[in-house]
Formats: sequence, C-alpha cells, structure tokens
Amino acid sequence: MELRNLITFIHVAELGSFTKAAEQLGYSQSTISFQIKQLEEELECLLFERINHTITLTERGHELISYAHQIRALTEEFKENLEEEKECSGHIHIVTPDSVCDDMIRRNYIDFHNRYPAISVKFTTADTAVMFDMLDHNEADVIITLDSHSYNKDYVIAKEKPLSMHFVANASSKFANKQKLSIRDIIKEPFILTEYGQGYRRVFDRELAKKSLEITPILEIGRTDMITALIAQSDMISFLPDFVTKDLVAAGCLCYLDVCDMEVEIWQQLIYHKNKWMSKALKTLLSYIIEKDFTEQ
Amino acid sequence: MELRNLITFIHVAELGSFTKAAEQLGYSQSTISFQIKQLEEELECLLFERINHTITLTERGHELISYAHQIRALTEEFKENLEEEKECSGHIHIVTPDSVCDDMIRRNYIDFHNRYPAISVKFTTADTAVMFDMLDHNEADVIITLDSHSYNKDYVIAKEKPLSMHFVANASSKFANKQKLSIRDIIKEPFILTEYGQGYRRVFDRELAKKSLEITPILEIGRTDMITALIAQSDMISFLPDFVTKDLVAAGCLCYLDVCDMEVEIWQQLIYHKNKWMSKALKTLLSYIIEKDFTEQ
DNA sequence: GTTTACCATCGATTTTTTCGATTATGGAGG
DNA sequence: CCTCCATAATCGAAAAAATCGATGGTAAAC
Repeated sequence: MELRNLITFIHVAELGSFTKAAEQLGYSQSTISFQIKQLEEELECLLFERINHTITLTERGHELISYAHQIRALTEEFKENLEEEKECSGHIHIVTPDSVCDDMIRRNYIDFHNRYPAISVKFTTADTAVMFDMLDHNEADVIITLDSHSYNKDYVIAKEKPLSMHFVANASSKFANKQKLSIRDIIKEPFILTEYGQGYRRVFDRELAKKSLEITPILEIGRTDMITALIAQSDMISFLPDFVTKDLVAAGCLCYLDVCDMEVEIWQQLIYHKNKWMSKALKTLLSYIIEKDFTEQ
Repeated sequence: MELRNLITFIHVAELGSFTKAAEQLGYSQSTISFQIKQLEEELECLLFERINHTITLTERGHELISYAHQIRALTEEFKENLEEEKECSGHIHIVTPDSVCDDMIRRNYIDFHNRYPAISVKFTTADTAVMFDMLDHNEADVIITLDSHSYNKDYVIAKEKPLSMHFVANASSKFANKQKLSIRDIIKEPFILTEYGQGYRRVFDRELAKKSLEITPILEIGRTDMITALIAQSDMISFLPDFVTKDLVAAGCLCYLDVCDMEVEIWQQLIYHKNKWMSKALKTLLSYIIEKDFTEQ
C-alpha cells in the first residue's frame, strides 16, 4: 500500500471519476485504473463498484478514505514542519580544554542562555586527542582545541586564531621586572603546568626538547584557575594562554615574564566533523562562539 | 515519500544499522542505502549522520521517526479492520413490486430488524423496467421481480421460484364454485388489475393477446391490498399471485376461479448486479429473504 | 444514428528498484 | 604492524514496476 496509490485513491473518490483524477494528477487514465486495481488486490477488497462506467465507493472504500486522509495529512504535516523555521532548540555537546570551558562559562554562558533558552548545552573537558576521538565517534558535536595548528579533510574548522602564550609569575616575583630573560634563567624554578594531554603543554614540552631542555613541574593540573590561584600566592611559574591570565595581570596579581627565546605557536581552533548535520541550534552556538571568543582581542 | 521507504527508515533507526535492517527486511544493504538516500533527497534533509561507518539519527530523523510510526500504525489499523469480522451494519436499498413490499414488511420486517438492528433498509416499489434501470445505475442494491423469467449476464439471480397466479373473486361470486371455467367466460366481467408496468400484468396481457383477447380493467392500481379489499366487497375479479391472496382465500373472503385455459408463467426473482460489492449486511439480507420468502410454500 | 464520455485491458516503453561486486574506512585481534 | 571483520557508499547490470497509448465495449447525450 504505497502513498502514491492512496493519493490517487483520494482524488478518484473525490472526483468520482478515473478520467478526471487522471487529468488532475497528470496520469493517463489507464494508470489510474491500474493503481486502484493494485490497491484493491493488495487489500483484497473492492473499493469502487463499477456499474455502467460509473464508479461508486463501497463501504470498504469509505473506510479507506478516512485513513487515507489521515495518512496524507501526516505526511504533509511533516513536510510543513521541515520547511517552517523552528524555534532554535536542541541538545549540543561541546568539548573543550578545561581553561576554555572555565573562561566561556564564566564570561558567556548566562548571556547565551538568556538569548537562546531552548538550547541545552553539554560542556565537557578533555585532552586534544580525546576530543578528536569524540568527533570521530560522533560523541561531540563541536570541539575547541588549543594545540598546534591542525588540518584534516574529515574536519571542518569553523574558525581559528593563534593564541598568545606567556610565562607568568606572581607580580612580586624576582623575575617580574627583568627584561630579556632566557628560558634557561627560569627553567630550574618551580613550575606548575597543565597535564601533558593538554595541547599547549605538549607543544611546550616539544619546544623545550628541541633545545634539549626539560621541565619537571612540581604540580600538574588541568584546572588553570587553580594554577593561577597558586601562582598568585607563591613564587611558582607557569606557562599559560593569554586569555587565562590577562585579567589577573591587569589586576596586578600576576605578571608576564619577558622570556625572549621561547616561541611556542598555539592555535585555538573551533572544529566539527565534516559529516555533522548542522542543526539550527548548532549553527547558532558556533556563531555565538565565533563572535564572542574569536573576534575580541 | 513512499511507505516502503518509511518502513525501511523505521527499521534502520531502530537497529542503528543499514546492514542489520537489510537482513531483517530481506533487502541487500545497497538497497537500504538507496532507500534512505531517496528519502533524504526528497525531504531535502539529512536523516542520519554517517561518521566512521556508524549512523546517528539527526534531529530531522528523530522528527520523522514519530511521523513514520504514526503512518505505519494507521495502515496497520486499517488492514486489521479489514480482516476482523464486523458488526453487521450498513444501508441497503431494496426495490420490489408493491405487492412484495407489502407482504415482506407485514410478515418479516419486525423480525429482521430485531435480528439485525444495525442494518438500515430502504424499501422502494417500482415497475420491473424501472427496477432494472435502478440496478444499472447502482441506485438499487437488490431487486425482486415478479415477471417472465429473465436472464442477463450482467445480473446475478440470487434465487428464483415460479409463482402461482390465480383469478380471484369474492367468495360469494357467481363463479365461485364453477369448475373448468374458460377465460372467455369471465373476460367481460369487471376486472381490477395492477398497472401495466407490473411484470405479471404485462405477461397476462401478452397471453391474452395470443388468444386475440383483451381486457379493459375498470381500475388499475399497484396496491394489491386495495385490490383484494375491493374484490372482497364487490363482484369484481382480479388476477393475482398466490402469496397476495392465499390468506384471504383461507379465511373465506376470496375464492380462486377454476380457469383452465389460461396458463401464465410468472417468476419471482431476487436479482442484483454482477458488479455489486457484497457487503456483509447485503449478504445477510439476501440470506434472510431467501430463507423467509423463497423456501416456504 | 452519430458522437461523446467512461472504464477495462493489453502490449510496449520508460522508470524505478534491487542486487552483487567493489571500494574505502576503522576497529579488533594476533 | 598486519590481517580480518564489519560498515556504508558507489556503480553498473538486471529485474521489477509503473506508465502510457491504443483499442474495445457500453451507455448517455445530442
């Protein structure tokens, strides 16, 4: 019982004529005969009485009419639903490093929620490798990486920007006002760094290795807010992205160290899988993030 | 958007796999891919995200699932309705000569209604020719004729029997006890006959014409109950079927005349059009009529 | 009596559906 | 690291289905 035949049946029943239905539907009359016969054979019942070239619905036909209308109405309802702009709603899973999560939630979440109350967001933190794994398994809708610049034809990079990284210490550190420090000047100091899985930590270690240097941090922890808090009240040093530290530096709690022989190139990238279906909610979230996080300095 | 594809879509969504759905439905896997793609192209939206050979329903897919289930449920509901025995109900139009109508309503209608209260019957009276016309225009579901024996490949004769016809007069008529009367003996008497349209009246006239005789009745009327009532209180004669007169004869109101040179062969036939859809109600009515009207003497 | 309108039927053609084989990919197990 | 297995996409061939146009019979209209 295919929909095409049901539609034809409805038209025939309404017009009371195979010929007229054929004209209305753009079929030939023999096609209409065939389609109705097909329905009748499949349902094993007569839908129309044919007496002297005029057709009359049988009881069964009358019953089918109502079902056919309901079925047609459902398909049309669905198609209309597809076309009409929907309220922006849905569930979105975004995965980021801890620092980004922290930053975005603090600065933007309330505003986002107020603007789009029907979008439910799941915020998860993970290492770069895990994030890509989640993209590959369709467990994350979108990720934000802080790592070396990545490119892969399976992914779409919605937006990216290079990230400023700084060595930071307490504002009253002995290195606070020294200019043109070398990495070798500070390498023996006590360091707090994020775990190795975090992208920029890995890039940092790799850069050190190029200079045959190595740091054994006294504390490894993903939570960058903890790191800044500890540094603010001790003589420890860390290496962190600008967006984590700039407010505290501006407030005079922390200071940047002027280490001039250590260039670490870190990119912030907003990435989703190329086969990802872009729901309106997802598009909205991406636009929001791009506006708030990638355009401002 | 054909039903076949929707069914496939439901299976795929439930199993989360094109391959498993193919096995379950007896299709090849490429067919499933094709069907889903066809749906997606027609609806111009992605139903499944394909990431690393695993599929995940998109939001649109989720929406479609619910519609697809509803549509499938409707078609199944209809098919079940078809199969299950229904209460015997419906509207039936039966057309008969006035005499038959009179007889059946008096003797059987109440009983029939009590047995099948959900069947609504429309009883109409008409001439033989009009009755066949009504069959041809699907205006009557079934007719009962009292006429010469008819056969036509377009009609189905559900049942038939020859009818006894009698000349009848008042029980105290001068002809009451005479034996071996000739038609010529009574032809000048005042006759009451049914109209010419009534089948047996026509046959009667035709038989007379064969003998070069002719009757000009003093009253022509379809209502046979009127005829018998008039005869019972006058010296008029009529020519009527047995079932109209036998009770009055038995009651001593009327008597049969022993006219031995006038053989008129009249058949009672229960007829419907060969293309008529036999609803349960119609079958029931036919069986009832056959049982009550054609088997008893 | 001729024309028109209607539906059924048939064979031919076109379109659609289905299949099987192949490819590409990733995961699991050795 | 390699092989085997499972998955879905793709492609061309084959099968099936839908559609058409022509024809026929019948009844109604003119």
